Amino acid sequence: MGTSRNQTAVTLAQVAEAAGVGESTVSRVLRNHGSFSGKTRDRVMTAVERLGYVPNRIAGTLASTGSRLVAFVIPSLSNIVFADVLRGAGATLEEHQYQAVFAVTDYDPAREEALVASMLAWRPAAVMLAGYEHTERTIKMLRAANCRVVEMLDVDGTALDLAVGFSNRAAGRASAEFLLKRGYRRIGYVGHDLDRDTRAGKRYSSFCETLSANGVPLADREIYREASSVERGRLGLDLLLARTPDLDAVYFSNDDMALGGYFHCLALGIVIPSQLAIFGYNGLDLGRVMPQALSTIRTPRVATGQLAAKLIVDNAPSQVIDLGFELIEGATA
Amino acid sequence: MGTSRNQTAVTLAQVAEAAGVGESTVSRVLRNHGSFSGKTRDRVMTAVERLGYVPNRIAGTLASTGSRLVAFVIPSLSNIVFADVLRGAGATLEEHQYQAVFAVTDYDPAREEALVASMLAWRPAAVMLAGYEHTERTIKMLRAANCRVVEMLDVDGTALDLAVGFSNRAAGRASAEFLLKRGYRRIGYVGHDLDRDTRAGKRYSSFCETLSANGVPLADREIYREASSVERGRLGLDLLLARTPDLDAVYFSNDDMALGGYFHCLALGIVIPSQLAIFGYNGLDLGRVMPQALSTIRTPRVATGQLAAKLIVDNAPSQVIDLGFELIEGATA
DNA sequence: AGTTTTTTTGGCAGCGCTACCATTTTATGG
DNA sequence: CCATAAAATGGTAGCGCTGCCAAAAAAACT
Repeated sequence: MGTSRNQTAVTLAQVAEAAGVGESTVSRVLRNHGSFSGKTRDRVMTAVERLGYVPNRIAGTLASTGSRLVAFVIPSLSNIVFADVLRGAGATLEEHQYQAVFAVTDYDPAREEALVASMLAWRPAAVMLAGYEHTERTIKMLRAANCRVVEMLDVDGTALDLAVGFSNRAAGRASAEFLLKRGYRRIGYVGHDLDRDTRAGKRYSSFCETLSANGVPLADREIYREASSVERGRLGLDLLLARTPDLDAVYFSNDDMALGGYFHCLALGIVIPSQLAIFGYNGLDLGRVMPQALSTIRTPRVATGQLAAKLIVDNAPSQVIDLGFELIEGATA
Repeated sequence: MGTSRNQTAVTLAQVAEAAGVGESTVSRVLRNHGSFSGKTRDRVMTAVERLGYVPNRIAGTLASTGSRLVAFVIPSLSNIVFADVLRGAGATLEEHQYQAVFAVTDYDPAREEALVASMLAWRPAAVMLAGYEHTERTIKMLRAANCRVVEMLDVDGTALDLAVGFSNRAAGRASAEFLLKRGYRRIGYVGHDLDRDTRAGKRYSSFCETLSANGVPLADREIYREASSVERGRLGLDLLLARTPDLDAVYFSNDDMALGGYFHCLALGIVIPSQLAIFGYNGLDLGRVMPQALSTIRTPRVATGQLAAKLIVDNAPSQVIDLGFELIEGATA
């Protein structure tokens, strides 16, 4: 048991007692809110220091109106996308004394529902979600809750309140148009669970539609019902090429998958891009330092987090903000 | 403003009123604690459903003794290591109705200090940190706080309370011994900020000591004072080889850096491992699907998170648990 | 010195819940 | 049928703060 647990913590009342002032005075000094004299502040701070007082935010939040908690309910932590969003939001929130709380859904809408319910019990100032696809009950709860909602990383749909992101449909289309422009005609797709990662699903369907509209339907595809990974990308490309060897380009559901595909080509001596072109999504930093820069779409993930946080601390009115994306031509397609 | 904010939320008292029972009865039913009849439960649940009641955990936590918050104060979210740890801990904590809260230090001890202080204000059941290196005041606060402390990902030092991880010194030594055993004699190092990432620092110094003890001192090194990244790994190797072209092996501070080095070799046609061997640290999944499997050390990151969480929910006595690591021979060294 | 204004301060009622205790109701047993 | 145990229920005092209001002290004017 090592440390001294079970002792009751120092309270504001004890600090007030020790400093010889009233409780509300201590509260005012600590929050630097309202007025108090310099010597009072010194006496309070001395007592705080001496007793090692740490304010209890649970009590503080209960007593005051609105909390300063922001609840993130995200699909995954392994996916760098969400880590980037959190990182972007972190700084702004911290600056404004907000506290981030999070839970991971594993791309499961039912889990999202349960986690949102659980999060709302903390009476957060805002709930930050990925995308627009939620269960009916999730939407109902969020509407009923007295808090802001930010749907991040997508703008193709109807927002509950605030939304910050970019168009996955447009990204899918841009990817297809790029490959067509470059002259590829036998195009395949390697992806991960589209039912769950609905943003990847939107890119995929938009990609296919664009190809079809240009008279070049998708030649073949290999889709795993699992989370994306470098490993799945490599395996996927292997299976795809075994079935359809004459492909001249492959669109991957994201850069991780594409990296797997790239490794596969290296291992088998498939020359990129002359023999096979590779295109990803996300624009991870590592794409830039690959022997051949990865052709992909860079998404403003950190900026999404930053802006989402900013909208919350500024209590901005409901709106949808499209941050766009950037197509990186690279050397693999 | 879109949604219906500013309405006051339904309270337990209102549910009690609506169900025609006492407040404590509602509380008991909702927490499934204490005794109540079946028909009372039904009436309560009906009222809860009808009013859309969501319990207020802020109030609940304040009223009850210990909280069910677990505070993670981690160096980075971009580094997959910490995402893995969080993922491991997440499931267990959720199962036991604990809520994870987190903050990111950017490997800065001063920021860690500030964030720990801020976290303690939430009166968490436990604070989860990376490693043993903390400021004096951080340690003092944690000792004074009435909560458990878990130091993760390291076991080389003295634990405050609980510790779960593996020995970075042993990992550094094992890496050096492996390279020596394979016959490499001109060994270099490419790393990132060792002052801040003290675990990487421990691996490095232990690596060097082992080399020296075997009469093969480190030939050269290239250290960035920044966070690790694939990009830095590639640049680092470039600089290192420009200065010391006759190296036969390079030890990287982690797999991301090593991947950068690998890319560099591919780009320049440096044959691995005959011309240059590469060794990493972490054992990321992608290392397995590289054209040549990366030689590295696999660390039990998810397991660390799982066990850390389990110790907390079980209220285990103070102890240090070494989960060990696994050296993966791979094909790059 | 007496007013008026401004600044500083303390008291205390909640915030919404849980924990404890007292009370009522129901079941058990001789 | 009454005594006794067990189960179910309600009342209420806090948990540690904040926010409001009134009171006291200090400053600024006549």
